[in-house]
Amino acid sequence: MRVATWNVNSLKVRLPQVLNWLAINQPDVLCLQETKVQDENFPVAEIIDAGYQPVYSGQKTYNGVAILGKKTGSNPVVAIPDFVDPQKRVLAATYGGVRVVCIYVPNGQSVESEKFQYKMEWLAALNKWLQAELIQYPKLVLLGDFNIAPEERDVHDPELWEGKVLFSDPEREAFMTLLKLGLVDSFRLFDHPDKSYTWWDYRMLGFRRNLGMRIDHILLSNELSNSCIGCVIDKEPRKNERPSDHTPVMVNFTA
DNA sequence: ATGGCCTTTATCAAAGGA
Repeated sequence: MRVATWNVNSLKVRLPQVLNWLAINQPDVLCLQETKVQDENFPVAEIIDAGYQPVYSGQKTYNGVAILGKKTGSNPVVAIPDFVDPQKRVLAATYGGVRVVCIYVPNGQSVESEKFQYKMEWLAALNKWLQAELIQYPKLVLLGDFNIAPEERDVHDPELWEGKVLFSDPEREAFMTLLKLGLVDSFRLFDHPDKSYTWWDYRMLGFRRNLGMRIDHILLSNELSNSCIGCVIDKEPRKNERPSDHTPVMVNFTA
């Protein structure tokens, strides 16, 4: 089973690139973040024509998540239970016994901002929810835009980013706390080139100079990680005209 | 040198992203 994630930074703009990527890579499931499209405007027909069944939870201008599956997902959930949040950042559904949890973690803006407080509270609520979700679904994949670079090797310039949002100690600890639930960072199950990233700033020729960060992740429950046979970052879409600033990550497991 | 770029909207300026 191949499961992928991609922060598309506007599905309206990126739809042709998404359809092209689906045709080439044929994932069983693709999770999208920052769709920025209200549900009534979701491109359902185009996705179905491409051979995928969508579930989506969107809002205007900001945020928005979707899951595209070759088969129909069951038991969809569109929010963290018991966590009041007008922002559409979570979507979960089950595909062939595998619970897929698509997340768009708040950016946080800066460690001093109220948005950072919201980010940390959001991550705590996610953690609490996943404890229960993992009991119910031993085969679980948690993936999306985490807006956290977990280790120094995930940042092009760790000294520059030390203590900054995306790489601050509280955020990295929150990421570690997710792993302690019994989740594994699938990308690190395999060898990869140094300086492998999933996001590059549009400014400063960030992509060309590889000034990036690895902030999009696919975490697997132990039961799935045991059968994981690959995890790759696909940099190709970042070379497109009008690219998203993020690029897809895809995992492959036999369970 | 704290800008740079991209997307969106109550647009032609500002907010948010990361």
